Amino acid sequence: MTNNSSIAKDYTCPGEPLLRVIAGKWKPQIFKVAADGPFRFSHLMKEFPGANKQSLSVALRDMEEAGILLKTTISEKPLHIEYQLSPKGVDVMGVYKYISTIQK
Amino acid sequence: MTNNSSIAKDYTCPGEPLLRVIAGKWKPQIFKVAADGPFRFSHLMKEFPGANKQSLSVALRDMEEAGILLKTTISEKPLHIEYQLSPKGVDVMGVYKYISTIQK
DNA sequence: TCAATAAGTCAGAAAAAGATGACCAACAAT
DNA sequence: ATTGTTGGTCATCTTTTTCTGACTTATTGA
Repeated sequence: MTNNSSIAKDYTCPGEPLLRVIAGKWKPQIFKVAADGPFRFSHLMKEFPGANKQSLSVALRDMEEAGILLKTTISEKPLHIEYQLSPKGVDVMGVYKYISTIQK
Repeated sequence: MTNNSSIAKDYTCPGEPLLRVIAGKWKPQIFKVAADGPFRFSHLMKEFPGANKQSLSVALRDMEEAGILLKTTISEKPLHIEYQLSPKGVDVMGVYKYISTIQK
C-alpha cells in the first residue's frame, strides 16, 4: 500500500513565488534591460512607451522584493537612482535562457 | 555611436508565453502530479480540494494547448480520459527544477 | 428505470492585475 | 521665484483571472 490517509503528498513548488514574479507583465523586458547593465526608471519609460509608470514602478518593487534587483541612490549630480541585477538576478537569467531553448 | 534611431533594440522574450502558462495558478501543482505519471481529472479534484473544476479545467486546456500535456481517451472500461506529460513537458520540468535551486 | 461516476460547461460574482491621468517632493538651473 | 528633471505615489477605472454553484452528457450498474 503506497497510500496512507495520515501522509498527504506535498504538491507545493518551492520556486513558484519567484516564478510568478518573473512571469509578470514587463518583467522579462525589464530583465533584458538589466542584463545590459545598471539602468534608471526614466530609461524604462523611454524604452517601453506602451507601459505606464505605475506598472513599471510595481514591477521594479516586486523584483527588488524578490531580491532580483538592487536599488541604489547615486550621490553624483544629478542625484539619481540606479537599478541593477543582484547575484540572484543573474541566476534568474538562467531561467529565461533555459525556457527560451524549449521548442514551440 | 551605438544608437541609431532606425534600429530599435528588441526586448521581446521568446520564452514568455510558455513562462506565463507554467506560472499560472495550479500549474506547478498539476505538473507535479503529472511528473508521477498519467492522471485523471477526478484525481486532481481529490488532490486539490481548494481548487475548483473551472480553474483546473482551464489549467489543463492551457497546458495541453502549450504542448505540455497530452490528452488521451482510454477505451477500456470504464471509459475515461488520461493526461500525461509530453516530451516538451519533460523539458519544462527542467524549468521548475532550475528555479527551485535558486536561494531565497 | 433510477442512481452513480467521470469529465466536464456555463453564467455570474469576486478578487487580482494592469492602465490612466493627476499630483507630489527633492533638487538644479534660469 | 519659477521652471524642468528625476522618480515616483494616489485614486480610480478597466481587464483578466479565479471562484462558486448549478447544470450537462455519456456510460454503466442495480
